[in-house]
Amino acid sequence: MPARGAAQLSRRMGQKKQRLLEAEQHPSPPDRAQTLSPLEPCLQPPATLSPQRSIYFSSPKSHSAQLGSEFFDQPAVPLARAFLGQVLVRRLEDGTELRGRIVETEAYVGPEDEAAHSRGGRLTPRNRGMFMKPGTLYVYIIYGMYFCMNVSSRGDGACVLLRALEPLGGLETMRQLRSTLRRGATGRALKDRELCSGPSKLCQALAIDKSFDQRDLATDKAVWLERSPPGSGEPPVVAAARVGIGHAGEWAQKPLRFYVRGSPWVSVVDRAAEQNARA
DNA sequence: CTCATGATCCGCT
DNA sequence: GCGGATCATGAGG
Repeated sequence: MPARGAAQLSRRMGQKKQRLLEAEQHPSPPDRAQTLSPLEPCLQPPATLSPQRSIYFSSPKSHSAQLGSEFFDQPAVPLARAFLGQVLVRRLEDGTELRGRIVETEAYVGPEDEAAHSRGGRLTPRNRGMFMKPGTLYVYIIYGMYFCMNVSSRGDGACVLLRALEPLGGLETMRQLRSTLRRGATGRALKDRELCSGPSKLCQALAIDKSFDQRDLATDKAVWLERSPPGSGEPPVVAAARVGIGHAGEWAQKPLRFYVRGSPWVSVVDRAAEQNARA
């Protein structure tokens, strides 16, 4: 196939971007100030406070709504459902806050789950987060180039995969992060629906990488969960088969993926499942 | 819209 | 060595 050479060539770029992501620690990516708030680099937040000086105001206002460990301390299936509607927040080092409402999750219920990385009780350095306390993140690399973000639930080796968000804030920064990090970076602008509609897309959009593995979602300062605004009620939920696990026999069929019915932000819609569950 | 394909490399056997 | 909890693209309807 003649077209091959050109394709390969343009792929080389992908690696560097990947490494760039691994580095993360840096405030802002290659992008200019653009959408990021025009803060002077030398301008500190309201003067003075040394790191741990004040216990009273030690947590920023934005953290007041941060959901604590109680929320995460429930089995994978109820937790996967409870996540729907809640808001995931990511605070970048330059202060930019990115937020998105969770609209799609998957439950991995533990050692008996043939599709889980913890199947058969496997405990390795990689999946250790699955066995840590509820609320612990398990971030891993998939297909050599993407990340997936899970949250440990109650139960050994059980967790919830975050699959899609409805972007609520920081869309332009998300767009930049996605454009910079994705492969095949043809300049074309991404639609809003392409920002967070998939487990690895949302990791790119929120700048979540391996450095977040084993962090605690209940206490972390750079990523946390907020209760959905009151009045938004409980969204109608569809239970469907999980995505991308063709193997794993009967476990592949079980309805362990949950998403908000009718949401345009979901990564994969399952018409059959929706038909089935009609009430 | 639905396929089909290839990229790419770490973690495990 | 092998394969994967994915994504972007291109062809065809």
